[in-house]
Amino acid sequence: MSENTSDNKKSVVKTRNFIHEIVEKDLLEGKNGGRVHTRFPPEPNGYLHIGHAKAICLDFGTAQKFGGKCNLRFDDTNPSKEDQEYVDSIMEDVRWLGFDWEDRLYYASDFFDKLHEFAVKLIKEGKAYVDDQPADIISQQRGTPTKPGVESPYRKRPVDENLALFERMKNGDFPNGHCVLRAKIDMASPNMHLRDPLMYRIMHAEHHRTGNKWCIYPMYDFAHGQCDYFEGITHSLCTLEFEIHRPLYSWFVDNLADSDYRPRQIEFSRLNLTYTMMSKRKLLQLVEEGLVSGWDDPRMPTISGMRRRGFTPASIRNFVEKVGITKTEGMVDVAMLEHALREDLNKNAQRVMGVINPLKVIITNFPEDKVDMVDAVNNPEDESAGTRKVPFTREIYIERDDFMEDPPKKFFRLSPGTEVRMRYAYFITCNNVVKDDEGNVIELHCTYDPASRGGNSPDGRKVKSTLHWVSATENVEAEVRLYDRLFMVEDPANQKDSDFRQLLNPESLLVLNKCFIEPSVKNAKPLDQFQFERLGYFNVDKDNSDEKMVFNRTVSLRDNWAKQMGK
RNA sequence: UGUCCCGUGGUGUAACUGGCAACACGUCUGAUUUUGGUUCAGAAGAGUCUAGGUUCGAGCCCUAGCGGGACAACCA
Repeated sequence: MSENTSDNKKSVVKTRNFIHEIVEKDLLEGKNGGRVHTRFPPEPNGYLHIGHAKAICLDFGTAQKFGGKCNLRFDDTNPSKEDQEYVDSIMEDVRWLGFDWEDRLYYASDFFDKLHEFAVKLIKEGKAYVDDQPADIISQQRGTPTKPGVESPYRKRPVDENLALFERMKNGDFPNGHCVLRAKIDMASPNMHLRDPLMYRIMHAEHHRTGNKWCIYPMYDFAHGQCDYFEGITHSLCTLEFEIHRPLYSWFVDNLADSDYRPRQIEFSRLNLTYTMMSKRKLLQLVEEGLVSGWDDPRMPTISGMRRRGFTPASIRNFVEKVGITKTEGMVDVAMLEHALREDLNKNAQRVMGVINPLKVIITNFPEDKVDMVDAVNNPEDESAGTRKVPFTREIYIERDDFMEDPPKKFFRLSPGTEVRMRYAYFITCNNVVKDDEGNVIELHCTYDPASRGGNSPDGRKVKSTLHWVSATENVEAEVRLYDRLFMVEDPANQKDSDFRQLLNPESLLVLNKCFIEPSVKNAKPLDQFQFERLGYFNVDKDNSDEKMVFNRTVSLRDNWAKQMGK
């Protein structure tokens, strides 16, 4: 397991982190019979986001790295918040990211019977009791982090009475909140989670899997570690906020275990991304208040949103790999994510020409009805992608940004009197600028050099730039959606004094119509990806139809010119 | 006034368990280029939160501070 050498490039997980070191050590010491078994345990109460992707890659990746297994387990102990819709989306997202739980799909609810049995065992051992006090009293008695709690008057309730009461709780004899089952640990512990934590609460609610079988449901702490144990998990990886739960996790498991085997909880820091909000609650709010179009709005940091936006599974996996796993809480620059995205797309995206902000150009010396099919390379990074034909005609569109009537010195593109190359087609020279009554440029009259077909002049003449273009008569008209960061501030989650809704970027979505794309994209299907040359990476949105093509800009190309202009 | 965790260039990580801090992103040069993309070459930028200590030698070990975070849901 120590062959993490450079020739091990096939391995999905190339890097090593502190968790891998722990696993290696456990293996070396012969723990758990040399098994490595992890799990990804989402609660089905929302859609997965990029932060979950980090956990998924770690959980599945660690198992893969050590030849172990990883389960998918839905942590469905709170029927009031959970839903089948979320279960379905989570499974789709995990698969899409490239991971497979094979036949190991579990639900915490699969273990409700065993959990109940275990609770009864604890009661019999005098380690759990039924508390009749209302929530606010129990909360009050718990003390504060700096002040010890006081014991419940019901703490010394006899075993038989506890057993009978718990049975009645289970049978539905009591209304919600009437009483709870608590573990008897230590009300004076400096760790609040050990101050007689709740194990079960009464909740008359229909569960998405167990229906109405239960009206008591286990709390997270009374379910998670035990489920790990039942499934044979060896390394239970979770985020930092559960660190303080670990002693409780161990307490329950130690009371349950009948062998040397123990699942072990290890915590790592969650992912924070600049200009991004990762809280499930807030994401739900964005969806419910219609601030975005849905969980899969391309501006959302959800896996489904990113998928729709055009992210690839590999780009997300690579990003997670680059970010690493530690216990330090930081904030990763989205630029890192975008880099991983561009890196993958550059290698794989089909190139195509599209003009999203058109300016008409008439090639005055080009034959009226001629459709000149020129050869274009599909992907300069991948020769096997081949070439295609693109129609060049007398009237074409170029990008408005590619023309300036009165350009600054470093502007290489088209301006009156200059010659530029139309990619894969001809050199053209701008002779005349046509304006409307208000002085807006509406059309350019140019001439082309017939000898420059393909993009080179036989006399070896050079031009300073190459422009993309689309025939004004042979094209596909499309709607193009441009996206920008959803939030205007780097750390929207930490703007304590302002409502996060006020931090939303009003220009996060810009819809452009009358965009023209070369005809080759006509039969593209939702999710198909392209690079619109010189503009960025785009994919076909699910709103696409035969009547109207719809593209999303996944991410722009890096643009040094725009950067210079910005200064 | 508690317990636990964290503290390395702007950002994210690394440093073979003590040997004069490396990689990626970002930034800035320059070269190449039928994408102002890609690629390539190079540069700037930290002396590792602070102060002591151990040691021939400390980012790594010890002590004390400082700073940040988590914990008081019948949420997970």
